[in-house]
Amino acid sequence: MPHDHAMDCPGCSTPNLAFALHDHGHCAADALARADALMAAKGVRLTPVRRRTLEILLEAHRALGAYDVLTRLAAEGFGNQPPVAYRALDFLEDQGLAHRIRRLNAFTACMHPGEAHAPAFLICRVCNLVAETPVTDVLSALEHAAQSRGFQIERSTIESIGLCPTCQQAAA
Amino acid sequence: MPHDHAMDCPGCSTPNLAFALHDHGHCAADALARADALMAAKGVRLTPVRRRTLEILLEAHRALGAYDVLTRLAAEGFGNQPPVAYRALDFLEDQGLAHRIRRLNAFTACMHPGEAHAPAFLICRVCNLVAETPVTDVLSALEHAAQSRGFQIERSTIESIGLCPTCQQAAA
DNA sequence: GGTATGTATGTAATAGTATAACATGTCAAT
DNA sequence: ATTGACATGTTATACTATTACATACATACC
Repeated sequence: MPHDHAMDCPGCSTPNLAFALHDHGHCAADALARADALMAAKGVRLTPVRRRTLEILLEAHRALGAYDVLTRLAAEGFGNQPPVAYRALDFLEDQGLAHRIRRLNAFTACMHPGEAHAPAFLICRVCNLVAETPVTDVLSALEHAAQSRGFQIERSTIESIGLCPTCQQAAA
Repeated sequence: MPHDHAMDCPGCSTPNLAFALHDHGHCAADALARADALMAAKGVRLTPVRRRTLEILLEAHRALGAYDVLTRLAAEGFGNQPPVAYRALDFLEDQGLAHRIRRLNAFTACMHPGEAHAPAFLICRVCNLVAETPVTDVLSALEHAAQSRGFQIERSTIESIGLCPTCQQAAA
């Protein structure tokens, strides 16, 4: 069943389709399978809580707060204290399987796991939907600016707030 | 008295000198005078709390949490409840006199007030010092990426974590 | 001067986000 | 089986931020 969501789906035949209607029922399953493979290759353990946390993010179609995730985990028999969610989310972020959206104090599944990528997030201030977009050139420009000051970048956060296409039309 | 700090000083003869030693005793005074002028020109009121808040940020030489600012304000007879600090800080941010560093949940005085600028922040993960660096080209690349997806950017947050020159040497 | 209006400040109460510290359990290698 | 490393569970608490409401101040107008 097609529906509106804010992220393109890894493995979908129509990538980069953020802010558009399309069917992605199989995306979550694909992404999980990919995550399994990636973690196995790294020799890192995608345990039940971690895997389920990723699945929750994939199913959400939007950024979720740590406590949202925690509620779902607790309902399924996992621990119900904050560290349970934060640890799983931190793990996923470290492994490049999820991203933290600082502006929203929220987390979202990574749409390009495994690829070396520098994610930027486009956040609609009206509907709160989040799109991950690749920005390699942005990163290289940033890298250049940092080097000229002798700063060594390890990781960057790029988040833009504004209006998604749908909400632009609604506003017009 | 020269000392180490993480921000270049508006009005200084040696701009862009983040992560370097230099004298900037007069910078805060200059910045305040500039803020007065800018706000007067806009017909906006830089009230005592707001002005003092800016001054506190300017004097700090580093990013301060809202509660750090609040403590200082309260010690000087201003209100001692969170909204006092948050309101002043939000005002300063709206007016382009200060920036919020989301990664640190902290605020810092803007080093280029009045100029149309797109700030990026370089945050040292060891000493926590923050440098504001201009990145116009980064912004245009980001703008381009957003446009291709029909997203209309209103404001962007760009923060990089890594090592400042001093801490790179210490690590080596 | 007095008064109306918008804006700014003060305060109380509470909501939301995140971490430290420690105990228990699980897995794999020896 | 024992060890050691890693993962999870739980308690408690720290930190960050907002809502709601009352009061005070400034400006413009009469």
